[in-house]
Parts: sequence; C-alpha cells; structure tokens
Amino acid sequence: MSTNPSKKPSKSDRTKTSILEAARGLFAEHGYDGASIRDIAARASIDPAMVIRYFNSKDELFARAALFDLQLPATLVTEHAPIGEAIIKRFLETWEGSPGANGMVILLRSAASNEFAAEKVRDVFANQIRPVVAAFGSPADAGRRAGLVASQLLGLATCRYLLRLPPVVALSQEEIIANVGPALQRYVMGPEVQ
Amino acid sequence: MSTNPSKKPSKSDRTKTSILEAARGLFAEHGYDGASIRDIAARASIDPAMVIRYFNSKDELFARAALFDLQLPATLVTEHAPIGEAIIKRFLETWEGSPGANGMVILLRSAASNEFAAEKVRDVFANQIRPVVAAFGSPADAGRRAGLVASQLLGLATCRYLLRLPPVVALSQEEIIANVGPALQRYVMGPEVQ
DNA sequence: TCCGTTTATCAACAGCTGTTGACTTTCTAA
DNA sequence: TTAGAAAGTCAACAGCTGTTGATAAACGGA
Repeated sequence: MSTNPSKKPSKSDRTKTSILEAARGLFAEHGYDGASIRDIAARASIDPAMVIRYFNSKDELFARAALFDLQLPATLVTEHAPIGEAIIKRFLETWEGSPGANGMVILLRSAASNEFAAEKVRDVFANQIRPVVAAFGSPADAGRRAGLVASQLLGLATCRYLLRLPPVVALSQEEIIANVGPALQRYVMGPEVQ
Repeated sequence: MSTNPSKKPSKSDRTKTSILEAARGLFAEHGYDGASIRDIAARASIDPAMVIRYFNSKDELFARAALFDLQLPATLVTEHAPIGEAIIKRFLETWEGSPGANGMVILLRSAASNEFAAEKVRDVFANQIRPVVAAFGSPADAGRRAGLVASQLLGLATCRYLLRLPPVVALSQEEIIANVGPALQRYVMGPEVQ
C-alpha cells in the first residue's frame, strides 16, 4: 500500500478512487447515516472489507469524501464588482462548477445529525466567509455580519440542493446573483451604505 | 384505548403525552435516524413496546411529533408594518415563543436525510409562505419570490438552531428583525419598490 | 517457472434497529 | 369480592450496522 507518488496509477489507487467516488455520491444523496459501507462497496463493485482496508473506518472515509475548499481567496477584495455579487457568484461556481464538486452538499446533508459534519460547516464559515466579510465595513461586528451572510448562503444551498424546493431549483444562476447579491451586499456593508 | 374526549386525562393519555414529549425532544436533538425508539422510551421511563402500542410505528410517531403550524394567517396582510418585518417577526414568535414549540427544528433536522420530513418542509413552504408572498407584488413570479424568502428563513433557522453558529445564536430577536426584515422585504416586493 | 507481495473474497463477530406476541400486573366497574 | 379490561413487562425475532481475521486469487519481477 505505497502512497505511490507521481507514478502511473496502480490497481489499488484505482480502487481507492472508485470507492471515494461512490462514497461522495452516496453521502451527498443520503447523508452520513443513510449511506452504509455495504451500499458504498456495492456501488464501487467491490467487497465491503476493502472499504475498511483502504480507509480505516467509515468516519475517516467520510472525512476524506467531505474534503473541499470554498476557494474564497483574498483576491476577491480586488474585484470591482460589488462584494455581495462577488460572493454569491463565487459560491455558485464552487457548488455548480465542475460535476463531482459536491463537497458542500455532502457536509450540509450530514451536518443536521452529525456533529463532525456540523463542526466542518462552522469551520468553513469561520475560515472562509468571515475573513472576506471582515475585510469590508467595520471590523467590530464582522462576526455578526458574516453570520447573516452565512445564513443566506446556507439557506440557498439547503433549498436548492437538499430540499430541492421547485422554485429555487428553477432559478438560473443569473437570477440568483441578481436577487441574492444585493441582500448579501446589505449584510456585508450595513444599511448605511445601502 | 378510548380517545377519551374532554374527560379528565386517563393514565394512558398521560403516558401517550410523555412519549410524545420525549420523542419531540430527541427528534429535535438527533433527527429521525439518530433518535431510536429505545432512546425515546428510556427518556419517557417506559418500555419500548409501549411506544409501538400507542403509536403504531416510528414513522407515525414522527409524523405526530413533527406536527406544527406556522400560524401565518391572512391577517398578516392587514398589519401596517412592512411585510418583510412582519414575516420574520412572526417566524421568531413561532420558533422561540413557547418552549416545546420545536416542530420546525424537528422537521428541519430530519429533512436532510428523510424524504417524508423534506416533503413536509416543502409543504410548509407551499401552504404557508407562498400565499403570504403572493398577496404582495406581482402574482406572476410569486413562486420565485417565495422561494427566495424561504431560503433566507430556512438558512436562519439552520444556522441558529441546527448548526448553532455562534454569531447567529448571539443575535437578539430585535437584531434579526432589523437585519433580515429588509432583505425579506426586498424579496417580497422586488427591487423596484426598494 | 517460481516466489513474494499486493489485491480481493468470505464468513463471522457483536451490537444495534423496529417490531411482535405472550405474559403479568394494575385498575375499574358491577 | 370478583370479572374484565386496560396498562405495562419481558424476551425474542429478523434484519441491519461497522469491523475483523483467515483465506484465496492475481499480479510482477527474477
């Protein structure tokens, strides 16, 4: 079980990848509890024991499957578009950009009943959303304003990807940007700049 | 097992009530899957078999425990406060008014991985939020606007009650009304009335 | 071809789940 | 006091869960 750095993919690497793919899909669809190791193994067409052999436990597998990065860099502050629009635009890119980039859905689906996933979501908030918001407006209440931004972003994700509320699913990316952007703008900059 | 209408509460009624109370608490804390019948029975200090005897299955128990009403009546339209403020105010009253009125938390916590709960949440949206929003602005895109309102309301509930994001938990009801109210107002009435 | 390593299979474990049926206790009305 | 109903207890079922160890097959280099 060598980590096999930068060589041609060995058989075990391919199996590992297929397990991870199956896990990502099932965790995103059914959450941590709803996706069993046997289900994951079946989708990857291998024996359940292999899942444990390659990842040591279901928890570790979930941790690997839920890895993702918001990619909200500091460069965001240099753009000329309103910050509210820039944020929601970046989020949509991350969530709907490349297929398989469903890390946020995996986390969100499990966060309601899994403390590890919930902590990870809070982490994303603290390390990715808060700094961007803090770069604008008064730094004193950056937490409060970032919390409001998070509530709108997570609510949108919940309605669009988890609950699949029809009118929210039907929204185009442009409509979302045009509608949610100003709301975020207000949360970030405060009503006085509105 | 008579339904015993309007008499003094029989022993069975009291047991039934205590089961329902325990179920509401545990479903709200751990979701549908996370709360087992044995857990619920233990909290109610009775035998697990009684849970099935009084409610016929776990699903039926959950359905009874998750019953709740938003109480968003048509009279909302007669108030003189801005509709956005009126909506968020009413929501806070329902969610945080009387202890034990945690129906929305129960539903939301389970909706991520339980299709029945998800359907109920969509139901609340369609039957409680949409009509109120539809009474304002152009009725043509009432669905879209109601969807945006729902995304902000559910996001707030998710951050405050499920994830317990510290800065969102710290918000006072007045702060929430002052910040979220205008955002909802914009979703309901559209930018042109802003 | 042979050998050692890697990869995969299988059966089983202990513990949990919702649910059931037989049984016993407690209460209530005649 | 006694008969009958209501309420509660107990053990067990079948099926699922994550995880493990022994064993077998496939592979790759000498």
